[in-house]
Amino acid sequence: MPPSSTVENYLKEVYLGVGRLPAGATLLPMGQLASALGVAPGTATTMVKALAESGLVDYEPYNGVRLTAAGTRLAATVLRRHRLVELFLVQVMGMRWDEVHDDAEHLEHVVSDRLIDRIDEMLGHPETDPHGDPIPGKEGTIRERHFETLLTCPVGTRVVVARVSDQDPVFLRFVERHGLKPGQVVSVEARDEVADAVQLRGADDATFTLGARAASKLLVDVTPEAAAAATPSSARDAAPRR
Amino acid sequence: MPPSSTVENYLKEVYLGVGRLPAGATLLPMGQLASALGVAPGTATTMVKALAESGLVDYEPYNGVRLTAAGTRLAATVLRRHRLVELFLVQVMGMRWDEVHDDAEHLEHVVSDRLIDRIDEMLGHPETDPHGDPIPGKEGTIRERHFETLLTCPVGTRVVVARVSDQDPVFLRFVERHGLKPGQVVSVEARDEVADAVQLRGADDATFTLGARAASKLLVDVTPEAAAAATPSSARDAAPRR
DNA sequence: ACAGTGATTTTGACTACTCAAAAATACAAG
DNA sequence: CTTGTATTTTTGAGTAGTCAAAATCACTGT
Repeated sequence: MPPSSTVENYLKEVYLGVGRLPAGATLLPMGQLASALGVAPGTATTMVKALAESGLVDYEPYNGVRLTAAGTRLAATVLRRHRLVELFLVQVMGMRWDEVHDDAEHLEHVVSDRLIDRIDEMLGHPETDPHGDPIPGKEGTIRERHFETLLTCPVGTRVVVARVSDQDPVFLRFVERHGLKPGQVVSVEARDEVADAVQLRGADDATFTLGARAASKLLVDVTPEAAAAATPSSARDAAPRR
Repeated sequence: MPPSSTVENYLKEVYLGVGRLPAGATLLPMGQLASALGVAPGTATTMVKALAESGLVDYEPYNGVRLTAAGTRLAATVLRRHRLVELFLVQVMGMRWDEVHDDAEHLEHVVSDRLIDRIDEMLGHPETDPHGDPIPGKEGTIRERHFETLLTCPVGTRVVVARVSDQDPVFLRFVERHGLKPGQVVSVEARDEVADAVQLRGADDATFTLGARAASKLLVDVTPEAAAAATPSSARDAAPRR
């Protein structure tokens, strides 16, 4: 009895949701889970109780959910399939990075271990997908690095985009137009708390402004090594780092 | 409301089942449908009534099912996805032809039109899959050629294997070992009605015997053009014809 | 013409997942 | 404390698909 697509989606969304929680918190509120999954709140409650019964999540009524070790392992394999598929669709099938999410969303539940291993091998055991999200290892190990965002990183430094945490095609195309794909370099010129905006200078030396919401979706690497390693001059079509 | 995987499977199986019917018959008995799908007979009845309600099949109680025009179109797109995926897994992913069926069985329900078109293009709009089964066109057109089998073709002629109608990996590997993949040439030396067997000579000049059941699964092209076009001498790893 | 056999349909029930709406709970603010 | 609000849980119900077993039908052979 392999886990159903539904179960896989719940676990994946709990994992992702917990990751988005404010520092310190570890329990994902049911409401957030329900809306991430696009189901009614009551539905999530029912399902989560069942998942808790199977030992995949810890559930504290009125407080929220969190994955158990077993649940984390399963969520990781789903994420691994999803992200390998996304990268495969971009690198091998030549699809654009903004159009692969929906396909991956479906394929993640049906690709066999054999096929996913072939894909992994064909891509050279990549570490991140086209959005910079880390690809979990074969045995369910996830190495999440901590990144600043364009909203929190020091002003005046050159940083390397590491990860774009939004799958909306419109946003992704915007990011691409401004040279903000993972691996690309950008300078933070100024930040205006009141205006809720960040002033940036791209690799092409043009400056532009991002609102706080958008800026917070761009995770960046502020270490000097990253800046040094990054495509130095005209970095227009940066690929995710290996 | 796109058709569910279940509906797609029923339609696909009705199409394939009707194709296996003895000459003249056009209605697939419920029992055959049920066992092809691995469900209880009553389940098939219930489902088929619903499909009839949606105008996808014609259902004659106690006689059987047949696809309507709409049902045929849908079955064709499922078959198209299945067969393109199978060929893709062999040609691009380097999987063996005997191990792609199960993956294709799942993938056929989730690959998007965009992705399947990319696959089709990448493969150069192929006409047949690795087993020689025809790949329906984008608009649901299926051009089924009629073939003899090793059980019905004239004795003493060189024929070209066109299609292998069994997905069992064990059988497929057997077929491969004896040089009977689609595109490969074989000579029918003799046929013994009583012993229920066929004597064959492969491209490597070795002779071997096939039982009637196995022989009837190998569809062959008996036209002289086919024999002429086929890989002339050492045809060991024949690919399906384009 | 009719009993027997095998295929088919019907029936009743079950699982997995879902929703809407009512009830319960937590919590912040007075 | 107590009240108001937002969140969560409970309840009752519905859909899609499934099964086992009983009832029904079709057809063969006598």
